[in-house]
Amino acid sequence: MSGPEDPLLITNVAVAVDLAIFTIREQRLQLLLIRRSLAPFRGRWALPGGFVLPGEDIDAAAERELREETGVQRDAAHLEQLATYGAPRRDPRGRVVSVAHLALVADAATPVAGTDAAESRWADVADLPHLAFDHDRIVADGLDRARAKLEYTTLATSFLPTTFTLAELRSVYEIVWGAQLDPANFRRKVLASDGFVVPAAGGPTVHGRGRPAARYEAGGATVLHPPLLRPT
Amino acid sequence: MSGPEDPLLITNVAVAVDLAIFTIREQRLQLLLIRRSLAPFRGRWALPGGFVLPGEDIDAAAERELREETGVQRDAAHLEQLATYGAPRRDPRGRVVSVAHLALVADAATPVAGTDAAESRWADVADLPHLAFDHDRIVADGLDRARAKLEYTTLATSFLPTTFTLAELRSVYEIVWGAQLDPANFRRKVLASDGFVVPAAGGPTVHGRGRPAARYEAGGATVLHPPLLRPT
DNA sequence: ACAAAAGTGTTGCCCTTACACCCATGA
DNA sequence: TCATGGGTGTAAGGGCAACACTTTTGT
Repeated sequence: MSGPEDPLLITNVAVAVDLAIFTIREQRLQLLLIRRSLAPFRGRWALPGGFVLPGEDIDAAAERELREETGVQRDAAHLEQLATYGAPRRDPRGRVVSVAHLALVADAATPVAGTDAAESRWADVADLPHLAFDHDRIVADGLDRARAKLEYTTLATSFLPTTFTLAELRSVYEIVWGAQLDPANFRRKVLASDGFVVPAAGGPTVHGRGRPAARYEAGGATVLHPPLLRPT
Repeated sequence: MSGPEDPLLITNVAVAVDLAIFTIREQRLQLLLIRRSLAPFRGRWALPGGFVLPGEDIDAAAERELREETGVQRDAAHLEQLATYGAPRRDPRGRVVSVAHLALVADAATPVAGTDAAESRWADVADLPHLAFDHDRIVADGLDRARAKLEYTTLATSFLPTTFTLAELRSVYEIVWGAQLDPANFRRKVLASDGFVVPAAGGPTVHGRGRPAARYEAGGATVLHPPLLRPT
């Protein structure tokens, strides 16, 4: 940036990170919420988050919060910056700029302990309460981003454990998009997408009823050319 | 955000906006640079930007900076948040978090006055100097975003005046992507994309040598389903 | 008349879609 | 052996790339 002299006297701002952490549980897309135990919006549901510590990188703060709230390591989940929200009166305490992040985690990440939050829970995105601050907007933006990125990235695998079947992968798309996909065509598309999935080393099968499915794990790729497929 | 008590005592941070402003001039993709007249990185080229004023919304600050540097109004250009950069030591003066924005403007926006910047110029993106702070990274991210968005949005029109020919529109893609496109197929794709362009009301033609081209203006759409076309 | 750019037609190929069909397992 | 889901085959249709062709202007 360029700018006038002595910036540090001009603004007194707190920088926070907020996390929209999505997972798929019980065949539904869910979002991690915490119930605020402190002053503004006390008792209301909100996104997990916290202030960036002095000397701490923003990305590191997001990673730390993710770990604190879900116990998940960075490499076991997807974490990316979403957008920054800085309307002057978005926080009644004063000027707080929030760098919102989008996280996708596997179901296993479930547990949550209450540190600064009184309580926390996974909530269906289809049935969310009205959240504190501008968190409704952040969630909406995060959802848009997640849905859009499924189209042209391998992000869907972030919702699954390290090995998975193609049916499980397909179910991620179906749940996030709310649309049915043809199993045969889905399989072909995914297998034809270079680097999307590779056969899992270990056991080739596992299972319930019907023919056992082969297990796969994420390939190296993150972006798909051309895009995989579209919802409808 | 949630978090500990009395956040405003915890961090003392300045929030800035930096702008990666792209245009197409002289058949090349160019970026607006300013030469720093003040302390850190004095004399070095950098992105235009400045601090967010107390009580000012971040988006408003970006809009103000864009106007100050190019004279362009918001509705005559594209302006969107890019990402936020907040590494602890990215600014030697202290903790400065920068919310970078991406702007695309038409050639007409050229002029620039030197207010807090000693000097400013349009530089070819293919031949940029090493910039101050982490601005090299911001420019790279902005370029990636711009190139990617041409594929599935109507953003290309932001580089052009209110009315334009399909050849001019095609040339935007060719310059930004560095690839040639078939004029016949390009025309069909664009005209088939609902809401991308509409015939311009006024004069149907204008021009140099060869058959005069019809003029169009931007339709209402911003996102294209399916994506327009890909580079190669 | 010729060059040059705008704009239209056409053809062959590939990818997708839809759905029929076979395979492997649990009960 | 039947039900259930995994996995393969295939034929029809649509979209797209490539390129030939026609139109309209300036010189």
